[in-house]
Amino acid sequence: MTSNRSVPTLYDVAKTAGVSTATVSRCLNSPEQVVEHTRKRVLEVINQLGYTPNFGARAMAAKRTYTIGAVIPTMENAIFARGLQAFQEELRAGGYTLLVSSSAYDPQIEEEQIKALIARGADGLLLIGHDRTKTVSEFLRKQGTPALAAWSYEADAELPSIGFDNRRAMRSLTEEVLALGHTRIGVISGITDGNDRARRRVEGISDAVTAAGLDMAGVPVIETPYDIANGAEAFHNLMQADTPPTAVICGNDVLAAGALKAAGEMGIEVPRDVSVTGFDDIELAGILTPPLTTVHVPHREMGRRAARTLLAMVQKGITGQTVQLEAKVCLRGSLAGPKAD
Amino acid sequence: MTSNRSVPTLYDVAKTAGVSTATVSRCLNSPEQVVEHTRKRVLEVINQLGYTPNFGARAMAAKRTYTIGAVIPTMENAIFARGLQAFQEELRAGGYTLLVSSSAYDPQIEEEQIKALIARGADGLLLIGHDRTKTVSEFLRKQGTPALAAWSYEADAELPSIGFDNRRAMRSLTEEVLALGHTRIGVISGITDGNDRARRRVEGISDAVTAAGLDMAGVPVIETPYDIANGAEAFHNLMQADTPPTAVICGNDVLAAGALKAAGEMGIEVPRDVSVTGFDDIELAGILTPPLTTVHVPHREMGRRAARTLLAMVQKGITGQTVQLEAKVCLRGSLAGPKAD
DNA sequence: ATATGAAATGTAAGCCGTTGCATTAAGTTA
DNA sequence: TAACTTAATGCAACGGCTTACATTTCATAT
Repeated sequence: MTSNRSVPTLYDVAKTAGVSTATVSRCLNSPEQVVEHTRKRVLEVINQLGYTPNFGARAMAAKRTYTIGAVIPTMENAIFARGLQAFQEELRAGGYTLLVSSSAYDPQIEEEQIKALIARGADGLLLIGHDRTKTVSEFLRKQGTPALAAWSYEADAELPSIGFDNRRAMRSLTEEVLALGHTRIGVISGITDGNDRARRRVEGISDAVTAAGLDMAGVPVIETPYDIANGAEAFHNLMQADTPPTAVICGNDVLAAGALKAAGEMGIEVPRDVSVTGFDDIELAGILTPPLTTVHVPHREMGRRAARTLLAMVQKGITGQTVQLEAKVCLRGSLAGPKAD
Repeated sequence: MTSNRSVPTLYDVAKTAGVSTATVSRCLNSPEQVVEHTRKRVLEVINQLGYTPNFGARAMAAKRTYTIGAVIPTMENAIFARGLQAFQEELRAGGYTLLVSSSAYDPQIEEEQIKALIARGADGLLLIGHDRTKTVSEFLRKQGTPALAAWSYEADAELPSIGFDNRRAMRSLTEEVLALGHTRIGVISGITDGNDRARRRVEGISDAVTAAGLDMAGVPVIETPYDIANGAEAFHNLMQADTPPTAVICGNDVLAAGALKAAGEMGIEVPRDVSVTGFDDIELAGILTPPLTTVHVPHREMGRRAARTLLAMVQKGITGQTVQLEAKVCLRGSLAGPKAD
């Protein structure tokens, strides 16, 4: 059954090395069980033949793949990039491979991707946030694949999570804005449907606004997909109002970058004419002009801890502990008091 | 962890529906071969049981996975994000799933990731650029997995590629710079070792400089990993020289962003005191202050075409055609003539 | 009805590893 | 050296799916 033209199999290696397939398998998976002299010979043959284990077969036989999957809403902007990088580094240190796919913020696609990853044998899954359909949760439970939610802390959600309290963080930021005397606020939010982070952030704004004795009904909120161009457009619209806001709070840094861009184009000076804030503190935030006031998210720490937690879940079968990290307001040049008129 | 109720298999579905496993399999893979009435019943059972095909088994039996893998140098900055997004969209339209992993610009890790992806049954591979070891090329050939290189056009490279001529594009940009009268140029490049894009770009600069009758030996070139902070540091170093450059050409937009940032901190005004250019035209480039002169890369088109080409290679077994796309100089505010002194 | 070809379905042989258990070789002790 | 322990290796079942080939069913023509 040796084929000379196709990819070599365990069997080929075994035959060439004059041992059984079991021994070859052991050389690869638990080398300490094989005596040095045999092992050496087998490894030589493996090299010589350029053998690589067939993953499908291995996954099927061993029921584990040393693969962790992550489904993130987007790769387009850097929101998840840094955290994911740290996540991957940590996984790699633990001997695991990370496979990423993106859902374009579409729950339908997210579901597909989750299934694709599980079908491909992912031992564990990293997901973003908590908003997903019953079907998906059901599916995950049924498959018994450990999953962890990140970028969002939620005490009693379906999945254990590691993240920060988006609502509280945004509330703090908004309080800073209000403390400076702003009373006319505008909000540019990401699409909240199916995105608990975006929703919580708006709630946080609402909390602070209401607590300050203002009426949230008077605060214009524009929802738009996370994208610089959309942020710009929304900002433009907000500033067309008869009494435009003196502070524009954006759901994340990307939208805020768009707002700053639009401001530049409209000849509106930030923060003199209007203040702008973001959320996430991606690298971009620090190099914008003016530098963006935002909420700093501990991306790398979150990624690292997510990896550790998920690995523990996968390897020891323990239930993941939900962990809350601190996200701190980060004041920079884009926020100032309202213009005295 | 282990769940008491185990995942249903083809066999379970077959039994419940009262047909053979072959029929169930056909319902999934070639439904037209199954009579409507049977198909309907089977699909119902599938739903009811929540059956999902086991991927490993399927891959093993069918020798294809409808999965395309991509190994990119980094997810941290947006260089590959947009192109990859388009790539994924196109694949999805063709019924394929994209799995991405990142090598952190480390050839060692890249090799690992390529192997991981192939082992996991990827039907085809998207790689970035052409620099890789014999081992890897050998491995790819042996496995017979179609692979395509992107972000770099190279006529007679090992792999077919779809991309642009980094050298020529950078030469054009440099010519623009020189045409404005700059004679003191500084270069901030990415690490060229193992990165043909970075290397070609430096060559392009060299071409233009030499053609203009200047001596490349007099042009300081700093190599540093792609990262804003590194760009800033390099810029800082360049400007410390006795006769600092009047134009700093950066190997990509991320480095250029760092340069602009450093300039701001050093009180150097761009472009009055010094011009700065980038490469890639990532979204960031347009919102920096001043907007960055750069080379526009047709990210989305590249991604889309890469997908089409790779799919053709995978499905029809044809050899991929190398395609060159146009990357055009994109003049913006960060470039001007040298200060008259 | 009956023959006939096409359509639908079933049977079972792989695909390539892992691993529990059996067997053999090596090492130790009295 | 025999008896016994332990280490090293082999045997073969198993995992879930696809698909070539065999068989049955059905519709149509005679």
